[in-house]
Amino acid sequence: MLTDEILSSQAEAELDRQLAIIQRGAAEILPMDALIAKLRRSIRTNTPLKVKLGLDPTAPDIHLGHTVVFHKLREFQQLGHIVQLVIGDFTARIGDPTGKSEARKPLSPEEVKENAKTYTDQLFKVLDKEKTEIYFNSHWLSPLSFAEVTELAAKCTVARILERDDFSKRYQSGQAISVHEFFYPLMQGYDSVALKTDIELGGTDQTFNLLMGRHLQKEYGQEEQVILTMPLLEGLDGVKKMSKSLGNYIGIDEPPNEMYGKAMSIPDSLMVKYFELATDLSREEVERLKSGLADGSTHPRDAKMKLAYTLVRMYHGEAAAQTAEHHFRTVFQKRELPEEMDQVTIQANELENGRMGVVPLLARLGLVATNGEARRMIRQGGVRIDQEKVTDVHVQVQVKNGLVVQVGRRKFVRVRLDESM
RNA sequence: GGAGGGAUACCAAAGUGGCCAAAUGGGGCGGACUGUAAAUCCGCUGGCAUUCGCCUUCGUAGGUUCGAAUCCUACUCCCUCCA
Repeated sequence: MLTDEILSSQAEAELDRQLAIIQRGAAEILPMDALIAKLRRSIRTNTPLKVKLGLDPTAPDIHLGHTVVFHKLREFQQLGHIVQLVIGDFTARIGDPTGKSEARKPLSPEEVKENAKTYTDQLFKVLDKEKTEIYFNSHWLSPLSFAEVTELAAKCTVARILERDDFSKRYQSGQAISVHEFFYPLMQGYDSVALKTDIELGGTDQTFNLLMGRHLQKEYGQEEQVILTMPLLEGLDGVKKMSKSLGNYIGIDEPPNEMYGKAMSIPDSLMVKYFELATDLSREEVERLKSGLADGSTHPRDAKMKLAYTLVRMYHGEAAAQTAEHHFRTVFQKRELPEEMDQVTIQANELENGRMGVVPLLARLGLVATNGEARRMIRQGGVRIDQEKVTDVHVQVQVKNGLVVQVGRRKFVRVRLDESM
């Protein structure tokens, strides 16, 4: 089907250029020669390749882990190719077999739309809108009849499905697998058939599903897609993959200070990976940082601050990045008070002779969840009022306007005293 | 349809009549240190009162007992094997 074509030397140079960019950072490309053939044809006929990515609309908040793949998509766009975003509104109804998550509640069409909107809004912070096509897979999946589904299912054996890591592990460890979960990869693969996809991207955990797309395309008499997987980005804990449910993520919609701080909390060992996979820095810049870290000429802290800065800049702009960096220096390095902090208003009549016990005060300001926690924080030396450490649980605090109450290193509140009552 | 195993705090996992608000690990939080919210170390981690104490919690609902996470009954959910 795909034959080697003879290209002009100019076109060959273009091929090499594209290949180099595409391969950079990728975990796996299967099969390589098919990619070369597709690219070659694309260049010769001046036809962009269709590069697909499937999205799950149940969790509309994008985090840095997702962006790894987006950056790669962006590169494809820069090379002139077209991105097919498939919103898995139908697959979402079935539920993702990747977790042992309980059956999902079906999303209403409105919710799906809503989520998809949020999703794409965030996405276009990275992707080029002009070169992106958006699809909903219910479009072709929901009209399928049982007969057609049966035909689809017949194209794949159980043994093949059970090869999938996830399934085989669960099967062996005696965890439940429902029959419908087998359909998940089939549906995702069918998306590629419906869209005649050339290349499908995903994280390495998606390898099986991506390969299914190849398999099905062949079964349906189409040219098979090439699959390209990207490494999974570990989360803040440095071990498990970044995910919302694990809470170890940096969301791209997070406020600048949060984002900066979270970036600073990743283990040093992960810095380079973050630079490579999650930032828009050039390869040369990353290399420079890398060697700087290796020979000790770059301080790990400074490198990490650069990382934090870059991330905030990418999603919030230069000004926000500067502010966040300043905030970080002030609060965490100098241990001074931040310029801006939350304000809580207290009515004068809540006080007795203008005073209030520390414990109820902390609770009232929302700095702790319970009185017990307040006492604990005080005992552990984590409470400061106007910079002064509080050591006695029984202290009555003279509450005045502008009083700054701090719990731990990161929680600050400024009191506003309302004396009108 | 039959046989068996299980459900414990945010998660994982001990506990099988009083010494259990419940071991341990992870997570989270606080502190020390530092180069950062890295690493390391120490501590805390149901609620109320902090003084003895009181209240709620071990799938759900009842029961036995002076006393139950632990025993009994019913129910719900999950898993395994056999047919």
